[in-house]
Amino acid sequence: MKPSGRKIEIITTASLLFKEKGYSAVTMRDIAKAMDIKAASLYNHIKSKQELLSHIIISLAEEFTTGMKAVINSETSSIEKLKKLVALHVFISSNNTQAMASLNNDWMHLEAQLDYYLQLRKDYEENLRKIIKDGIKNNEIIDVNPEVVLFSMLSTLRSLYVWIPKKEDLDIEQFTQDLTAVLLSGIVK
Amino acid sequence: MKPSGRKIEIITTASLLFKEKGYSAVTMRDIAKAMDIKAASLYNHIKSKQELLSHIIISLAEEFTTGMKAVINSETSSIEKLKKLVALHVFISSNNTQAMASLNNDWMHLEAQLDYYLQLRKDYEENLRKIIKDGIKNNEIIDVNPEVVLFSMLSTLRSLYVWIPKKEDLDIEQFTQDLTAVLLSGIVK
DNA sequence: ATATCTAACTAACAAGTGTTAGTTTTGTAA
DNA sequence: TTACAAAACTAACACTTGTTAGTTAGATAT
Repeated sequence: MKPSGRKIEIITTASLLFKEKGYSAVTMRDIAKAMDIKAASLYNHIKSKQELLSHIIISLAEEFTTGMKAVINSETSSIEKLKKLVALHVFISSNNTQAMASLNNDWMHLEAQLDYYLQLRKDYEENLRKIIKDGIKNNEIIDVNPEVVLFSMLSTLRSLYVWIPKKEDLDIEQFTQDLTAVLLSGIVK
Repeated sequence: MKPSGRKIEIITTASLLFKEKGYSAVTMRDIAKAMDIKAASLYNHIKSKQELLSHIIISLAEEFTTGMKAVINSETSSIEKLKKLVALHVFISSNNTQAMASLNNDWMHLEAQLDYYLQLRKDYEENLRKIIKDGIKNNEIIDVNPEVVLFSMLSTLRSLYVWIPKKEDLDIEQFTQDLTAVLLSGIVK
């Protein structure tokens, strides 16, 4: 069920504020003030503050899950899969820079949906881990601790939302290419 | 001025809770309860909640600044400097996993010290940027957008605090080696 | 014009917030 | 044992929090 109209505006405003100060530090009055209305008016459109966080995080997490499924089902090499994942992260992150902040920093404040989120996250990591391990077996990837590769890649991909908006007029295409090169081929000449 | 005795215990407890829920979601009563005392008792030792955050973040940021200065003043190649920085981050992060969380996620809640923190952070990034640019000029590093290299390295190094404690009986020495290899030489065979 | 719907409003609530003041307990040294 | 400092306590404060109840203004449809 897609929320529509005013509700979307509230969610958008909330994401923006959540990114700047974090979920807990943002009050309903903050959100209302940013929209030039009173806090109580928000409740004509939403159920609770918690619902805002849930919607922001879960819909984004599901987008990643969908993307991962597509990558896994694509019949290509491990390296090619990793390249697709880099592109996936750049794409989603550049289109959801605010929501990505909540996904990364405020997930622990989920209540009813916390377990579901953790499951999605665990599955995502497990899938990426398998791609990396397969790559090592296939001799596509150097024989280093797969956990280190997993950690390094995910850390960078998860931070994209911070950097992308800082670079004005960023050429997404070029950026994806450069990032892929750095992540996969390293930087040493 | 190093705080001593009970104050250190409070700071330690606070870091732990700040890591789990973030600064704003942790109350003075939470901290007190974790120490089996009442919230008011905390004020025999500290000035304010804000002081806790300041101390945690600033002392850590200054540690990074000191480390960076040492690296810059060491007369070695750019690649060697990057290797030293990886080791620096692993070292500091593994010894301050809780405080690192505040440094990364709660710095925006600094008040009086916010500008000072931002300056330290900016200087640190600027120094790392220069090392990378020099490496490209020297032909030690491939000719790719230095911003991408900077972003990728820093993202990984800043996330160390999350991963290090998740791996029990982690061989720090080996981990540093593996991470350096992945970050600098890439993963493609 | 009347009714309906949407979305704003005012007012208030119970609970929780950081912090202060003043007091009592506890451990140590004289 | 007495004196003193450290560190706990109780009680309370002023303010902020998310949220509810009930009401009103403005647009649209009959």
